Amino acid sequence: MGPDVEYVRVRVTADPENWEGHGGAKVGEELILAKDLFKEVIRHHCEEIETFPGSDLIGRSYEPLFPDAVDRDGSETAWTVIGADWVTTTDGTGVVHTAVMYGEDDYNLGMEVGLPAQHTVGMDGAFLSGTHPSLDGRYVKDCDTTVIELMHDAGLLYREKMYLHDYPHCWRTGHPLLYYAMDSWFVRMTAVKEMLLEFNSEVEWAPDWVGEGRFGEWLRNVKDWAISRERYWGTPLPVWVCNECGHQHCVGSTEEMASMAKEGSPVAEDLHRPFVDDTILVCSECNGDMKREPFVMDCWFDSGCASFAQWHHPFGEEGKFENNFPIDYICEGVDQTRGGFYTLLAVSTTVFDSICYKRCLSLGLILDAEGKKMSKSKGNIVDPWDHFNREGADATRWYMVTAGAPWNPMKFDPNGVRETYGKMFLTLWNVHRFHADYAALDGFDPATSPKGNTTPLDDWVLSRLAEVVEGTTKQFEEWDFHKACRDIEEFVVNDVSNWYVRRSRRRLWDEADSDDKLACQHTLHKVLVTVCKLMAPVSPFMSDTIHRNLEGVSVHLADWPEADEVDKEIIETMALVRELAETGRRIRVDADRRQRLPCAEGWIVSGPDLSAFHEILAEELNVEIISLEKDLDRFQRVEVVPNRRTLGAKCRQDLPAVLQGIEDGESQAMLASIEAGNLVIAGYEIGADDIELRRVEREGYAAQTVQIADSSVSLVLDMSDSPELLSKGLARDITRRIQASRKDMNLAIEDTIALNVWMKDSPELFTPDKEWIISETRASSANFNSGEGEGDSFEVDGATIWFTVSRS
RNA sequence: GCGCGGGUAGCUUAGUCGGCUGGAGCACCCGGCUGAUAACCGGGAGGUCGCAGGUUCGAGUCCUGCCUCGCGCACCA
Repeated sequence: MGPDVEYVRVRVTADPENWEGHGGAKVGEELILAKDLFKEVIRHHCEEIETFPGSDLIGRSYEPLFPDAVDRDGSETAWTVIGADWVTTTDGTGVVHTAVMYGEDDYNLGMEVGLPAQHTVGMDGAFLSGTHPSLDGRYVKDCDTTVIELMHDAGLLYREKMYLHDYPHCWRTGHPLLYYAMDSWFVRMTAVKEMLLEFNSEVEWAPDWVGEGRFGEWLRNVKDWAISRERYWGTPLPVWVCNECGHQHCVGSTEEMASMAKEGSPVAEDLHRPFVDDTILVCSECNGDMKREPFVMDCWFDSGCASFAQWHHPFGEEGKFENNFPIDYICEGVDQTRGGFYTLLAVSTTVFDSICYKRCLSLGLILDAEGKKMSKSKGNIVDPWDHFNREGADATRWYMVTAGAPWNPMKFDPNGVRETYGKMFLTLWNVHRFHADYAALDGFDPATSPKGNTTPLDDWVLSRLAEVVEGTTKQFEEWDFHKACRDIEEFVVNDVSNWYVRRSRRRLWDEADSDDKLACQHTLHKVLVTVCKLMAPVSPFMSDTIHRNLEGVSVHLADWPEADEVDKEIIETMALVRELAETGRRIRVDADRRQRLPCAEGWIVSGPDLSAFHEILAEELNVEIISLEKDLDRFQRVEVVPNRRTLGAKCRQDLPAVLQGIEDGESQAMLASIEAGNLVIAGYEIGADDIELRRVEREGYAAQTVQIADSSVSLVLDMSDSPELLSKGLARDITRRIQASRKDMNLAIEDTIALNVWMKDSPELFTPDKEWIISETRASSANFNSGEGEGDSFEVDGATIWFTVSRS
């Protein structure tokens, strides 16, 4: 009973209105239970006799329910009321019948107060004979009804009630389990608790809260380690016990075992069971025969020994252990708190007085796409081989690293692997192929080819590379693998492939050797080699293949890259250039001017010096020339627009007339009048509050402004047309269509074609633009005709174009 | 029951010391570009930042409670 729980003694005064199941009570009978549970339990009409704390009854004796089940065995406390502070009044009666051998609390209590420690159930789960004639030999879980009936018949049962509660089951078979007190060997871990805590504080944990929180909590509550197991397979417990005097000896080596062996006894060569069990030792105390304890050791003990066992220490491993202890880094799932993390520390603490790992990364679990734990029996597992075979191990690994922080649980999304494969790995491979194909064609050798002179584009990508090396190295060191890899991916896809390579294609197409081409090849070579080094720890296969192709040796033998100096200015400048290139496309969409139709001029208004990239920008924007202009007013004018809210209140039904007046008025003149305070439209005085100002492009221009750090830069495009521009635009469109045809026909880049073009209602196509088409499309012959033609056709700006392409 | 960590668009996620209109990718819709690769660019649609309170001039962010998911621990008489 709970010593501090309030109990009540009641007397039954009348029968209940209804009753279900076994049990019962007669009028006049007395019952004792926790006062809080009276309403829950009692169905009879009762009168309260007295209330008292549980401590009042401690020591009082009672008649056992099954008198023959357990021997008193001299116990003073058997069948007396005992106090226990874990007794609750949340369910039941507040009175607990303890079963010493079948629960940890019960066992501890029984040992504390001296209850007989006798089994009533065998290892087979059946009642031992002598428990009760109706129960003996029967599996305990089958006896619930019998027990209830026996107690009912003896008049010892008040009520029966079904209720749900948790119960342990075998995780594999689902069969119910019994708690069962049995002999075990323990390692007294509680004796080294302070050491465990001290050593743990020397370990660098990622994330730190697992070390301090979850694992620290586990250590603060450390229990003695039940190390023996009743299994056949496993590391035999090296303890022998004397049959005569009970002396116990733990053998420390094979030599010691051999030296203690009884004459004539086999000495096990193979230390596994069953051979080792045959070895009989001589007792050092009484010369009696000693037999090995039948247990093997918890297999987690073997895991905990990894720090030295992997080197076969202490058996002449020539310093391998000393050189690798404690190890720099281990990494396991967070569910290994009591497994790997703990047993490694437990063994090294008790055996070596030391930590055995300096850093520990606790990984989040991998869950299925719905966030449930993967389980073979539930069938929600992902077979990694599906992805290895489809997207490759590299993409699978890269996806898993970039999907989130390593310590967070991860919802594995097969789609994400696909995405990583397409985006990162195909892109990287294509960049490599692009470089390698031309390098091979040109006989490029990174070691001997002249360096060439780098362009600002090269300088930019090398600076970005340096920035990525510096940043990701730091992130790797600080456990932020996911951030590092996301940055590498961003660099490869966005900077290298989508900008550097795209902007460099024409440099490598040049068939003649050139300084510029060499600079580009050296740059690409360095970028690829360095990227391979950065990603090698995460995706070891493609990085190694590319590295071997480029450098002839494995990336895994290379040193980690050192960051070159970062030119922040060029990085910022290029960011602006790219922003402006995108802005140009936005302007064209808004102004409804197709991308292929060139503009005569583009102006950059204010902002930093971008002259190094004017050529790139001109191509991206498809403008003939980039110019600088200080005065935005050259392209924009201020326009007065009405403030309908104030004007509506003022003019009411005359508003349309006023709006019309404002629309018809000249903005500059109206502004001047407002300033002078004398603008009157349709009889109403118009003040500054009645209008708003809007900047609009002057006729023939389109502009947009981008914000950078502390200022703004505007881009203005000339929207005017000319015969020359229309001709160039037409040439672009024709070329584009022919190139698509070439691709559809699977022509190789060096193949030549015979070309025929017919143009109807088109602007004039000037000779230089015809020549440009011929050269771009590798036409060995070309005819440009007027009027309707044959073959494929398309329309552009009101013109209709036909063309035929054939291999020549 | 106790402890640790999550919950942000249909999905995966970023979000710094509390501070501008909560960013991005996938998928979707519209448009563009491409000898440019499962690529790229512009635009659109899509948000109760798990719920409820509180602190604050201001909360996705800090505090409290609750719901929910994952893990660990304990209990299951």
